[in-house]
Amino acid sequence: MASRAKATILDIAREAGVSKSTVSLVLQGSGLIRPETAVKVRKAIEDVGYVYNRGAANLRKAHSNVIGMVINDLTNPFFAELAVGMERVFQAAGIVPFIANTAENPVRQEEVLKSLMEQGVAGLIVSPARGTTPGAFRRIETAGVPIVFAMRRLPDSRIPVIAPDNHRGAVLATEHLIRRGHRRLAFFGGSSDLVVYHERLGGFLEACKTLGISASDRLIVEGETSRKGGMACLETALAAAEPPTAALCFNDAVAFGVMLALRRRNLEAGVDFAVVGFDDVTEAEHYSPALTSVAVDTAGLGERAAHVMLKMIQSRTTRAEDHTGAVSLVVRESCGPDRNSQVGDAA
Amino acid sequence: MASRAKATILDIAREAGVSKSTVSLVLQGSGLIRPETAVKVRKAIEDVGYVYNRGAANLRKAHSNVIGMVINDLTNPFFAELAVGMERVFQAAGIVPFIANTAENPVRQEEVLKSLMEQGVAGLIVSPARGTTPGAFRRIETAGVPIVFAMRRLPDSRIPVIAPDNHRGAVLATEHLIRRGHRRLAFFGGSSDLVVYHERLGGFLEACKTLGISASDRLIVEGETSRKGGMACLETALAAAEPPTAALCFNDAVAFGVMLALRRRNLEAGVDFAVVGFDDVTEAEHYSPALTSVAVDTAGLGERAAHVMLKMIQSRTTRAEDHTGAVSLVVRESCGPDRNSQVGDAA
DNA sequence: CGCTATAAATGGAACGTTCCAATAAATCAA
DNA sequence: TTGATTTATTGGAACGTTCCATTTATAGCG
Repeated sequence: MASRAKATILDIAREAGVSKSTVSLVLQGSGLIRPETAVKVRKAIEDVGYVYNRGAANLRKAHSNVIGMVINDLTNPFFAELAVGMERVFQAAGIVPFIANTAENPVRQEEVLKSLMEQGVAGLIVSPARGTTPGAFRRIETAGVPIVFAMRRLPDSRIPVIAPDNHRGAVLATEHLIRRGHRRLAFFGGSSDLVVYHERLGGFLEACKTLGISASDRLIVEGETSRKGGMACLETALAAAEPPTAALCFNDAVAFGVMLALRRRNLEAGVDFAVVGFDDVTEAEHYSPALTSVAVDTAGLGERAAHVMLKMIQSRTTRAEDHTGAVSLVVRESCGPDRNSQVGDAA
Repeated sequence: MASRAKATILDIAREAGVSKSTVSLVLQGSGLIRPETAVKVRKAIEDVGYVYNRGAANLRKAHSNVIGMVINDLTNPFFAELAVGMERVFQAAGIVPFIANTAENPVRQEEVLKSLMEQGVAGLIVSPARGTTPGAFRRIETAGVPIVFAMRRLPDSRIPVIAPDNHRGAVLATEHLIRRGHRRLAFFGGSSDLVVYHERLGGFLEACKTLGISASDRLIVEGETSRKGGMACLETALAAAEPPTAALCFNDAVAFGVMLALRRRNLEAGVDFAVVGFDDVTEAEHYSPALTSVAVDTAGLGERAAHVMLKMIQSRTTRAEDHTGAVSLVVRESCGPDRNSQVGDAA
């Protein structure tokens, strides 16, 4: 149907008997064109199977409409939800974001960012990979392309961050465990090369201090932020001289791992050991036992990040305010009933 | 540091005291350039903070190196795994694929495809949204851009498909249930607007027929392919006059929903009701009880799809052979022990 | 030396758009 | 009618790259 060489606006112009400028105007929906002419042109466009060449257009316009989303781990449903939240906003604005995965690999991230920049993105929303070097975004900053960090931040950067209130979430969760009567607590998973880790751990420590849990009664086990990592954490903890009876996990994936390891030892989460997760992914509710977790409104943060980005592009600035999202503790089954009252109930 | 207007190849040429052509050659790693000259140019590139303009280049080259991956549901870990498999291959080939999500919405899919085409993609790997109209890809086909379908196919298209052997997987799973002693079987979830549905249901029906399960002993409940859909399916089934004792689910998400609904009724999967899933996502293994499921090697199919795409681009063809991936049944806990022998064991 | 062969570097046209300035056509005022 | 105003349309230059055809420099050979 269509000829081998791809059609351009010149072909359309010839077909419709107008000039290329007219075609261009029609393409942009300009009101300067007489309606009948526009119809004629649109018909020609249809006939020749024309596809718009955005690359050529950007050469002149200097302002593209593509936005890149750089995600550190697409297989983690948490980040997938984040991406979906952003997409909702961008869709409404009529722009299609391109998602790229870095698989938590800084080198891959570098490639991905380079490629996106070469493609001429108007802005970048990034959840940086673990181990990202401080200067990784300098090039992009000096190029004047707006960036927003989502969920994660870099040690000392000026790039705006949209993230949940990790500190407060950890405080909430830890207080809950202590009120349930636990006196020997652990913090499982994560590693100190992540700023988020310090925020969450900081909340844990603060709550411990406030509610009188001594340093000797706290156990901190670093580990991979995955199910596997969670399993390892539990093993380490149970091998301790005086093992903890409850743990706040760095995220839900770690918590799921902990619960799995408990089951393998014929222990039950919520009965023999209390576990609280972080992020409240959709699975948390559907797990058995259902996981108590800190809800961070992932999709909402994604939407917020997208809005901030849109505003930055519109106002041609590279600066914006940080946004800290509210968190809440969703209590389910995985930390069991109140231990204080349970003492009397026990056989 | 960098000037406001973005640097071009001409700026570099001036900076390095060579011609733009030389810079272009260096950028492409041509061996025609004297090493010292190349070094000089590369330094200039670094100094001015140059970013390559791929759009301008494609204007001449007519062959871009971007590949689009269009995924119907990113929040389903199954598709995320697929995407990751593809990425592995593309990364090795030094190209960055852009992922776009259609959220199972044909209209959105249309937008996404249009945008990708305008961006000048070299090829498209698509897992089409449910309800995609037959002609949705005609434009792209006539434009000569290679397409590969992954996991899903369209009713009567000539586009190559990389998908698991759905029919065989369903046969395997159904036979397993029947051999365990189940005589009243159900097929849960999915809907007939999906070709995959017919393939899987077809395998189920064939195994039933072969092993002597009469039509009156089979129950087919269509439903959303999600946890929620699975829950609804179970409720419908248990309300029947003679409810089934086992179900093959359209996919793992449905199976998880069924297990959740069982738990809410204080029934236990594998004891009171047998459930088998499809896809074998990573969670299947970690569920409680662990889910028996048909493994389809998701990431492997992703890699295969990527390879096929690479070959199509390289050989400038728009045709390729279909590929049907091997499947296997992974038996875990969710369909319980053998019912035939269990009869004697029962209290 | 001159001549050819090879290596290295270069100028210019082309790619498909946008947008400004200019033109052409239609309408209006007097 | 004429000139001014508005409405539609158009040609041409520019965007940043590639690549062909040339030019210039370097070396090889008798």
